[in-house]
Amino acid sequence: MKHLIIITGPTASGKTDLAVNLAEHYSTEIISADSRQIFKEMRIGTAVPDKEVLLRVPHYFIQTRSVHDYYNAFMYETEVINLLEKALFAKFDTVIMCGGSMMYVDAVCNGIDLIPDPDMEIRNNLWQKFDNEGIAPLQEMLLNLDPEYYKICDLNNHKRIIKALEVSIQTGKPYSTFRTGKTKQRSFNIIKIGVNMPREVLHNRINQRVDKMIGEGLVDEARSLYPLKHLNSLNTVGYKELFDYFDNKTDLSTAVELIKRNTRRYARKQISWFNGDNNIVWFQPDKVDDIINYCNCKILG
RNA sequence: GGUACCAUAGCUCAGUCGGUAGAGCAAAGGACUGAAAAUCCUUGUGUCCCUGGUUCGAUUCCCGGUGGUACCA
Repeated sequence: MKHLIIITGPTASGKTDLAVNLAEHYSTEIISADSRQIFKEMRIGTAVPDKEVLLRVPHYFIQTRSVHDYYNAFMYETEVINLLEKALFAKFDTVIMCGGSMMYVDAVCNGIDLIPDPDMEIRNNLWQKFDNEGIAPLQEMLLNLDPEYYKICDLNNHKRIIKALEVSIQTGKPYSTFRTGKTKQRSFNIIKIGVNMPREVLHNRINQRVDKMIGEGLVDEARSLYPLKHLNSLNTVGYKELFDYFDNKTDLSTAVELIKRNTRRYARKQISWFNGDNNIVWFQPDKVDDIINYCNCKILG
């Protein structure tokens, strides 16, 4: 039996260090589950592990894509499963996954339904309609094209509606017919470790990390990406606030405060997601021995 | 030292012609199946600075105190 140990938790909770410790303990490698560290142009603002760390333990899915590339959770799921089954589990009995992108972790653990890749023309048309006419016409379209999904959809959430319309229009079949709700069975055992700490401590760590990023040159990194600010990959905490600064909408110190605030909010949303996952067993990040003991118990059955 | 103004939610403030109060921000909770660090939803009880007075009733009016701000000395 092969094992995937997943280290997850809110941003700035110390996942990276823990994952490296575990990887060295099990003499294995790390798969990153981070939807933004995957972009090579966004090193500082996404807190990519230091070069020295990356040399110590091989990492996958870090800085492998460009911000120009389209990427999504299904592609991640496919690539990770492929990597595990074709390569990593051939060499290792245990592999570490580390990251806080909830949907990416979920895609690997449970799988997501097969739907076609988006048709960008259809998507752009829907967005244009939303920008010009608001959400009401989209809601009406959804009611016509997929009344089943209309019943359960968050009708205030334009992104969800547009996604459903996009698929329905492109395939000629209601989006809801693609939603099986089924969980995929994996060929490996999953051990999910959550890392967390008291909220106040986490907030201090977040604030300190943002200051550190600024010290490392986040402003310059963001400035070099400013011409690309329309890209989805750059709709990211740490960058969008600085883009507002470059646009003279705020001053620098306000932008930095907003990065801290938005990072705190991001952490809260992550925690909210994790709270719904009963498979996560929680630890303080420095309790490495406890975590290894727990993993060994699970691995040995 | 004198005069004026202010003191209400974590912060900035509104308001109550006297019947114990509400916005913005912060914060908290939640949802989540291909752009997810995205996107969306929900949540406001607080000695209304303190003591006394008037009153059936004071956060609101009055006296005094304390703290702050401005101006005058």
